[in-house]
Amino acid sequence: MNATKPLRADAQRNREALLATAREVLDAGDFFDLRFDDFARLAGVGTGTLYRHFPTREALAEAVYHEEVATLSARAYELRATLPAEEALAVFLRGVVDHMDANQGLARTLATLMATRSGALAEGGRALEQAVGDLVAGAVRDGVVRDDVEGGAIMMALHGIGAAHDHRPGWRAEADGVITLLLDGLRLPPMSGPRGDSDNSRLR
Amino acid sequence: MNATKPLRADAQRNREALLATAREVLDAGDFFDLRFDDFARLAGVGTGTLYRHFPTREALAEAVYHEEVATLSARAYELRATLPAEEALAVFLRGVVDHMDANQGLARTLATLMATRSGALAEGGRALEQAVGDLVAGAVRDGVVRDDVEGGAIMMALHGIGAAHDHRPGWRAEADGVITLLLDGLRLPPMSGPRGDSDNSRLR
DNA sequence: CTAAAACTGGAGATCATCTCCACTTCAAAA
DNA sequence: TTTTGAAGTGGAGATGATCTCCAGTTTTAG
Repeated sequence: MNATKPLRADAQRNREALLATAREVLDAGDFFDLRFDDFARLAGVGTGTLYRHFPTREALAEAVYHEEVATLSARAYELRATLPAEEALAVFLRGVVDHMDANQGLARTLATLMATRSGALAEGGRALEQAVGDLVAGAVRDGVVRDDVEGGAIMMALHGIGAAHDHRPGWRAEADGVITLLLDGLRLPPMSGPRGDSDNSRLR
Repeated sequence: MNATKPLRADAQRNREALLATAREVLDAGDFFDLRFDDFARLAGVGTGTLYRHFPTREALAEAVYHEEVATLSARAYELRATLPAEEALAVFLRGVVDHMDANQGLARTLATLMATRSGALAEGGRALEQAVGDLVAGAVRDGVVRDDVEGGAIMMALHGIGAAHDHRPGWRAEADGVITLLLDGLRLPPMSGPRGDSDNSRLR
């Protein structure tokens, strides 16, 4: 997958140290308050090394986030194989919320990556989005879910949930509420007729 | 409402100039790339003045955002008085998306304020949330909308939409998708039985 | 008109970010 | 094992943005 670089032994060791420290600091919630240079010292490497491995703070966050996302994506495919499509989607989404709740880092990282104007979350985000997309596609194929929404819509909502994480007292309940709305909105009741979309003419 | 300060004549004038410039730069999309000091010069005031009025970049963004939000909230109450509750909510939410689409500034500001760890969006955010809450409450009272979701859930989703604004090519379609899911998820079909909530036991 | 209070503005202190390069370590070839 | 050069290291210091401080100016009350 990342056979792009052989990477020397000491380099690998340093990279690992950096990642380990990053994860630690991220979970402690100090990630965005810590000077980037001090961060290098904390991991026991020089600033130059830090910057070579991770050019920006966001790159570092993304690297950690990548692992999280891999775990999450793996779970998605596992669920997809085990449960009926609609239930798999439901369990997965609620699982993401659980994960954010248990592990502050992920939520906060998601939020920051989202707010960053560079497309920093490219790789990791792509993977998660693909997992969600596949789950939705499966449910659509089973005919239990509408086919006129994009997986991206769900991603947006997830990002919103992550971004709100440490700003709202009732976060958990509200997050669950969003998921409930999404799932119920997604469910396809056997009603036909016009979808009532794109009638914004009245506005503006 | 803000009778907290009489505020001297020249101070008022400077504050206004700052706000006007901020709005301009914000709409141009350069807000977060511009040096804060240069920003003061651009508005024709000294840095000291800038910092006295708005201690941080976020405070300035929040002040502008405040006006936006006031407009939006006003529309909410107008709709509330004109249309049946459920339709008012629908039109309002789609209107917010329209507004974000037309006016880049709002979306980006929302995103950043959200990511900021200080509760910077306190005032403005509160107002918007209240407007949404009232619309939902009205619809619930009319019996056309479920009563087990908090308005906060919708706020979270809106923030997600705003945060994603200039990162996604298909933003508009996806944003509309989120709104559609929310509205359909909100609609109360006359079905009873267990709500199927909080069965996360299978996870972890 | 006078004086106290409120406000201004920009020079410069402060501090995080990031570059640069002389030195060290690694691992492949002999 | 020794040699060799490619890969990697680390930290001193340049850079540049942020924010403070206060002497001077403007406003308003008396």
